[in-house]
Amino acid sequence: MTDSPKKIQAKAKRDTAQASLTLRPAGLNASEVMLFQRLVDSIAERRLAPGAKLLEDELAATFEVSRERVRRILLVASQYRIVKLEPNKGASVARPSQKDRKEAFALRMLLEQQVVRLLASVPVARQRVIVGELREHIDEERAALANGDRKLQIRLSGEFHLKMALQTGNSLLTQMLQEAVTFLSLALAAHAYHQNLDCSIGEHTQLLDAIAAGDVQRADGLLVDHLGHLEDDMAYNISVAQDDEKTLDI
Amino acid sequence: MTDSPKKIQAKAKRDTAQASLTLRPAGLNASEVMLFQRLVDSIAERRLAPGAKLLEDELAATFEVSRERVRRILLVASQYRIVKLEPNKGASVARPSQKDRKEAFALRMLLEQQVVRLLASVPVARQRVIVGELREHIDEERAALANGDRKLQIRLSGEFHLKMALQTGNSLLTQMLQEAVTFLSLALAAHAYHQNLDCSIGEHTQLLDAIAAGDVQRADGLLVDHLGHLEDDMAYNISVAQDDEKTLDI
DNA sequence: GCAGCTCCGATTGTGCACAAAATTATGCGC
DNA sequence: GCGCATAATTTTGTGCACAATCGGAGCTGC
Repeated sequence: MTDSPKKIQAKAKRDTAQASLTLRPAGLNASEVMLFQRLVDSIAERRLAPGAKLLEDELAATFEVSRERVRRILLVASQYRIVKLEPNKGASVARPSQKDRKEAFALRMLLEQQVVRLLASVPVARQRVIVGELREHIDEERAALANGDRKLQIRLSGEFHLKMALQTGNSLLTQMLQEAVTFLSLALAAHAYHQNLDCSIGEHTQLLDAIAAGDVQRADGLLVDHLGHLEDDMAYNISVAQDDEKTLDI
Repeated sequence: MTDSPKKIQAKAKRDTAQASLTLRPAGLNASEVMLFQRLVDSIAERRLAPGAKLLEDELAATFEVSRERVRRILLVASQYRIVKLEPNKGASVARPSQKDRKEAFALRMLLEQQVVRLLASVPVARQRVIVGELREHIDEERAALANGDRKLQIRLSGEFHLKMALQTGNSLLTQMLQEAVTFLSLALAAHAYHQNLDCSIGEHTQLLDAIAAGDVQRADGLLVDHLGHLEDDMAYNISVAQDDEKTLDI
């Protein structure tokens, strides 16, 4: 017995929504996209440390695909600033400089402020739906906290921001934010685990309240604070580590 | 007789600055980057129309490179949304939808507002240098107008915005703007020639004046107007043409 | 006449073999 | 033991041949 068309469609929609929360480069076929995401995950979760050499044969062996496919994926990943590709020297996991980190953070802030502004000024009827869905997400976050599932908590905490962007209906904006967030996860990963996740839930809730009230100013302020906390954590953790590269300030 | 080290360094710096005004994807070697830019130019100048099929063999022949190299370039171009790459169906010049156009425009506006804000709040000493360089650029624009060199005029008019971004010293912001502008040039190209370039010079001057005066509010307003003119021209020209795709307004 | 089927040419996808380059290892003179 | 040239090995780059796939032309039967 097969699923009804309606059921299948619903599943497809769910899959799409799920998929939008991860980087999804064009020009790759389905299986290549999966491999790409595995690579990105490996980097984001620091199984592959910044600066690590990425040998084509090695990756081909572990992923069980041909070297050509690995090369394609590395090329795409280099466009997202996740891996550094040097001619005749091969690929390595990118090591974002302090300047890169700051710039990525500033970009994320800029994009998210726009997201919040857009959501706060959406017609009330539609806004109610949006806010409802986002509150459900926060419920999930709360459940993860209650269950002590820290890993899930971290993922949900990040996805909240992407879900907000999705709700604006602006796919370009969403994708840019996705890129910035992914790049930042590379720049932070090891440190991000220190962030205070409990307070994250509270801040998400407050932010939604401000949006629902149409209070752009307050929402903006809350967002700046919320992301600011992240940046502070980062700055602290970075200063503990050694400085990798000299930053070329213009 | 060879050049002095200082001279060489100066040249290198000039080249870099020049290069930053065009899309410069990572992960490609020097010759591939040149081919990539030729492709982008061909598309931006509408020698290759939106929707045009890009046969690998054909491109390989005209560019006099192997098919493999063409494939790499097409893959990279697809990341920048310039070409559409469909599995087993090959590449074609992207045909941005109305929604794509709007989103790209909104993104460009957001990024440039940030640029202007940053420039307006830079320390005066440094700001004087920046404004000076940008005024020189406007002089070039004026010269092109006087000479009746419309093509140069168009190029300079666009480059003014990228030079502003460069002066912020934020390379990520600059690159994002570069991407947005390139994508928009694909979305507009044929129509952009209609834009009023004389008034462009005046608007650039006013914008600089406001920045030099540190008047963020005024600079922002001028920018919105300036880019708004572009969008209006676009919207008008688009409405004359037939609608290509259905736009999925959420 | 046309719906559907099959076959054929054109085009893209993929693995492989070899070339080029870089990195590491080796040996030699001092 | 050290610096340096050189050989050996590893790793990346590239072209090519063939496989898979697509689109359309032409045929067949109703």
